[in-house]
Amino acid sequence: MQTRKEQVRGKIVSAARDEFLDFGYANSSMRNIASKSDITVGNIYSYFSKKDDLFESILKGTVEELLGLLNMEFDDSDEVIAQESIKYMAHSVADVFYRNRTNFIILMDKSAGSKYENIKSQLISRACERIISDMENKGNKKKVDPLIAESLSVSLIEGLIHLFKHTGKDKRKLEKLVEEFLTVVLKGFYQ
Amino acid sequence: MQTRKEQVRGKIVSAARDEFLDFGYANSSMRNIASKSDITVGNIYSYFSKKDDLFESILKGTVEELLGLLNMEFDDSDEVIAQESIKYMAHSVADVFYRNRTNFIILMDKSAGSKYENIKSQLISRACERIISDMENKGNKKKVDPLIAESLSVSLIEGLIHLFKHTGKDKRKLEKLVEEFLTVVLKGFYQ
Amino acid sequence: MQTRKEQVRGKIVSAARDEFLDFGYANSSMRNIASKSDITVGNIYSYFSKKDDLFESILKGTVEELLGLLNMEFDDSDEVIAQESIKYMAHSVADVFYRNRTNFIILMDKSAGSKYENIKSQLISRACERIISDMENKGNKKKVDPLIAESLSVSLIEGLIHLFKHTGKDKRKLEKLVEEFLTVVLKGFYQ
Amino acid sequence: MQTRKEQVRGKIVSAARDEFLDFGYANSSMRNIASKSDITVGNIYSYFSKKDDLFESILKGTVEELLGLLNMEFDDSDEVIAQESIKYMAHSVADVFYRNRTNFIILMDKSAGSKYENIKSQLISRACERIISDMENKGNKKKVDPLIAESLSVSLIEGLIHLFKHTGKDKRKLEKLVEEFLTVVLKGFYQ
DNA sequence: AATGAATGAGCATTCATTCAT
DNA sequence: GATGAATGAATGCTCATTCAT
Repeated sequence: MQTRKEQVRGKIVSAARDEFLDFGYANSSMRNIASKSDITVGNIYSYFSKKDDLFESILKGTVEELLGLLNMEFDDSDEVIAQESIKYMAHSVADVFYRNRTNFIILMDKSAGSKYENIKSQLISRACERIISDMENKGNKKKVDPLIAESLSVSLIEGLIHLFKHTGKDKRKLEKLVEEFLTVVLKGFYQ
Repeated sequence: MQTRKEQVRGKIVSAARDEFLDFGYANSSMRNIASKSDITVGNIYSYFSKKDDLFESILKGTVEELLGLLNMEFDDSDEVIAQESIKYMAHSVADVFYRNRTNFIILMDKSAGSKYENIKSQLISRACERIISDMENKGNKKKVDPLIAESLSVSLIEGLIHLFKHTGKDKRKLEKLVEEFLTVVLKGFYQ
Repeated sequence: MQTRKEQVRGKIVSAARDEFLDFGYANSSMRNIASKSDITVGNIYSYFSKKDDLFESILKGTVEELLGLLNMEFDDSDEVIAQESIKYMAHSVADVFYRNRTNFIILMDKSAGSKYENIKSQLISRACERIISDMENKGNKKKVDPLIAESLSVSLIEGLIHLFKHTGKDKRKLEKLVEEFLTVVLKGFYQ
Repeated sequence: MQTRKEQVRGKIVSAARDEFLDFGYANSSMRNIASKSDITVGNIYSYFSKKDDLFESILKGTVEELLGLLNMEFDDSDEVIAQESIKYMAHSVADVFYRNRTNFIILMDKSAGSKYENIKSQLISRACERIISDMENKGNKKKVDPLIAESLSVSLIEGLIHLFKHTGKDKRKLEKLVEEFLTVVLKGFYQ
């Protein structure tokens, strides 16, 4: 059974999510969220102490999952088929995404001005580290230019995000597309 | 010879470019632009009718070049080595970028809230069309999923933008890096 | 035996006293008082009808004692050694203070914005009346300027308050210091 | 000739002074100041960057004069008739007051919450130092209890402030009253 | 053309008080 | 009696835009 409090909280969160998704954190307005949710401005503040806190409350779980991913240990054993680790990472991200659709999009594209505005760069940095170490393990003679590695990471992550944003709720399909996307992209990286 | 009017306009434009680059369109302030350029707020409005108009005036040229690129006819003759056309497009974009460094970055990453906030998507759409038609010309039996094609375009464009943003003014180096980046990325696409 | 009601009332009053002492009437917040006392905001309002009423309830006793002092008849008989009456008054104030430490300080220095914000002036006025009548009884030829008399009262009262505020709970010491302070101050007045 | 700007600034300052005097810094409202002065809120902010800045702008001069007084070197030569130095200090304060009537009152009694809220204590501390050193120079056998010295300083300063607050614009009269007040008060201190 | 004061709506946040539960 | 969510007005402050000079 849902208490009244949970209902109201839910209405606020849902209106806020819409607002953040539409305008981004910085340009979202508490007044707007209030009127979208039919909750008075003052009352929102009895659920969330600041705009910042509202944002954080909505995204905290998703952020934690993502940070978990970033800190995950990968197995660099010499037998590894290089691209596997990135593939694995991408699938993990896909999984986080699948369970946090809107939140994920807000985090990636609408968090400017908030405390989470650097999450995407962190994701990209992590992907970059993997790409560099994988390429070196692969026994590449010449070092990869770090800027190239970075750009490839951006490619990878931004491509995935786009894929996520435009896939429906069909998990099978999402997985198939991610696989397909990665096959194409990683072929270039590691061949 | 430069008229007074042109001088003033130039100072405004240059200050505004800095401001837009630093804070993005939405969070840039006319007051700031005024004080950076030593032109009074009121006077800025006798050169540009709105913040939006100032933004447009600065970026119009670059936008036109980019839209030109987008509308360019490519030669789809059957002999073409497929990826050449995208490679060519990327080089064209690199060229626009090289001659419009700051404007390009503003357009791609700092235009949220302005009338040009969709330029990047247009670029991506166009790249997507090319990818699809190239792949089909290549005689691929099975159709490419359009969403995959889109994501690949995003990859391509975002990766390139990152590369642009972090390269200095050395044109040779820029060209070399773009080549290298494209080689890696397109290998996967067309192999 | 203390009823539940009295217990709750007591907790509110005690928390409120702290809050008023720390921030003054105007800047004290009912929310703060509620959380300090572990009584809900709403419930405070079922004991006290308004912030003002809470303030009044806490300070009423002290105020009455003080007003009692103010209305006290002094014996102006011609034999009186003039300064004795003020000395007596000061000791009475000291006594009220000793039994109402915190309340007294709140009344004197933290009541701005409340209905009691004028208590200090009343105290001062009363001291002033005494000073004037004492001086006249003393057979001074020339009348004392009323403004001088007022300022001397302010001196007297403010000095005492400062003394009170910075003396601990040692009654002996308090009395000694009040005596000492009065000796110095009244010497000038009546010599 | 007074420019328009000066006029408006004057209107703001004058309304603000009234507001600060009536409600104190913390409880004064920019909206109130705006409507009292018939200047829109936004426009006030084109003259003064913050409430704090408005307050400071109004009081700066007076504060500087007072701080000057506080840092003044006094001549402690052995021939000095002890009380002269305090007398001198009081006259200096009276002079500052005479030229800064309302500002002085605001500083002393209405500055809670502002950056100047400690000015009165500084004045009192300074007076206290003088009293202690004067009394010691006087060859008093037993040390003065510092709390007594402090309370006497409070007496002195608060009494003076009251005198100032209630004297009109007649400088002669003010001087005469200050003299008279000091004679009475200091007689006790130094006799 | 140039100035920058003026406007008015908007922003996040706080608070005494009320009231349905 | 007790709860704490709900209200609505208030707070300091910002900003694109206008307009008298």
